[in-house]
Amino acid sequence: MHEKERHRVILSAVQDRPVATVTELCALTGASEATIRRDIAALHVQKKLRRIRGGAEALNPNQLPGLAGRPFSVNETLRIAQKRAIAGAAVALCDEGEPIIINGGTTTFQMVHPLASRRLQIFTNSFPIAEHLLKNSKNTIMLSGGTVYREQNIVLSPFENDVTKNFYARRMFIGAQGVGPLGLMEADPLLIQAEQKLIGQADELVVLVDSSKFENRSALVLCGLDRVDTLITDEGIGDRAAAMLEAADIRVIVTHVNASEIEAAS
Amino acid sequence: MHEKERHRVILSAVQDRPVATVTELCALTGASEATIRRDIAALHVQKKLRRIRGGAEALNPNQLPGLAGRPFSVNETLRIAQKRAIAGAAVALCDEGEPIIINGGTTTFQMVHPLASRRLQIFTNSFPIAEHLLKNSKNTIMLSGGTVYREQNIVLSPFENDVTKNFYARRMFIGAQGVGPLGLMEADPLLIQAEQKLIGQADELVVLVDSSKFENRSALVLCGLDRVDTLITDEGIGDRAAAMLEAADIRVIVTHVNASEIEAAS
DNA sequence: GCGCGTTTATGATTGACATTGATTGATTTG
DNA sequence: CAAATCAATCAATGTCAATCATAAACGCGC
Repeated sequence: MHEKERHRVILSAVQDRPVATVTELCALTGASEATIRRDIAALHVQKKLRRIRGGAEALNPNQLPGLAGRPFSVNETLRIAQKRAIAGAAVALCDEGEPIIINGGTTTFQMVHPLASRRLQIFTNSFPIAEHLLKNSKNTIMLSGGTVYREQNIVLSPFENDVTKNFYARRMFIGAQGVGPLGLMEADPLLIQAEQKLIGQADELVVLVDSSKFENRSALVLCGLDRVDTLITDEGIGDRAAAMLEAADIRVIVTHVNASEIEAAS
Repeated sequence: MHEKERHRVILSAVQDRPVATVTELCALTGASEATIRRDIAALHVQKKLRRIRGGAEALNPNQLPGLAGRPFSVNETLRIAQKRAIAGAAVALCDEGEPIIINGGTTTFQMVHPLASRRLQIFTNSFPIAEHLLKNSKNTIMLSGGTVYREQNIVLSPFENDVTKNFYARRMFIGAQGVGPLGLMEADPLLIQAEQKLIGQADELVVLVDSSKFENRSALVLCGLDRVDTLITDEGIGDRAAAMLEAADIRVIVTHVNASEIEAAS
């Protein structure tokens, strides 16, 4: 077996298991311990894996405290105050007992706090949202079925026939990576897939985006602005963006954050 | 078992119940007390858990009562040692990478600890099992969709067409309230409904019951003994029960628990 | 293509070092 | 006080890095 091939095998083994021991890799590749160690050392400097005593472990951010403790990987602490205000306004739209859909995302996750004191019927595809609401509220929780994707923190089924199609709600709440004339945009194809499953299952589509999202552009368009009924954002929204939304006949709710709240969030 | 692997299992056990004793962790990892103490000390300085006399406890001031802190309402501390041994034997049946189904329940929940160092494809209808494995393992997790029932801790859809029907596994693991000549019995109609959805989605049906369950009778029969392929129980099983199982041509696995482990679990 | 020296990859060996498990005695708990 | 738990120690084992020997791959002139 050649070097490249061993490296491939080693990386694959490390991706699979949490840890791969030297002996284990010897058996897998047929090579000697010395060779495996050299390979691990090489892959370590290439930053393809982490070298540990006894073997190697995966380097990827897929590590243990990946879920729930800090529900989403990046950009979680960014613009928390805005997101919180926006999420609060979103929850304020809902009446008690109403069925709603919440799509996964960092902005929509903020809805869990104002939702803690409510009693709604909530359908979501976000594992952290479901988890938090189950523990901290008395809302009725419904979850979509399928594989739990750790990175995106959503539950998604590759099949057409899932519970999603059996739930219909008054409102659906959704975040977005960017908002432009073409509509709502996302970066991750998996998120697009999850969102498209849910869209159309509610009377009213409510979009939650902080004002920075009007500058963002992403590769994938989720849906046009004509599908959006209501958009909640913060006061940083520019005139051009406001005009664009007005032209699309979207109800815009602008929230206000005062300095102390920004302080509190950081 | 290697250091990282032990750490994973230890963290998993600590998450489960707020406190895990040294002896308990020894049984779980197969390592000596000295090693476990060293591990706990290491994880303590890493701030992954808090070291306390007799063992370790979870770092986060844990949760509301109701979910996750103490995943199931009653009878959780009862016969823990037996359940743990039974669950360990169940996991030992599985090969790496294999698809399996785990039905919710207190006995099957114990499988999460030995599963912490494995990498399988796991389909479950139990929210706590999914949650725990997501946080403490690298297994692929698939969850059934539907309403999350807090009391039973399961996710159940009232509809026929859900992801459940798209998952097929080598083995399905299931607990039961009682086992008698009529078959497996449960007390809760909701659990029956959930289990019947899953049954038939696997080649081999493996039943996990501690020996006290042979005395129990419940109102609802889930399925006959002829559907059961394998049954794992503890050494308390009586002759009559053993004969009954043999007559039904069921492979019986009997686990053994020593005194110290019972001590540790209580 | 062939011969020949060089480079490179590999496997084995060795001594240094780290981890582990058992033992012992000290400390804490009830 | 008795039992449990802990810390310290040491021997055994496992793991590592360095070294050297072997063998395949390569380059190059002929």
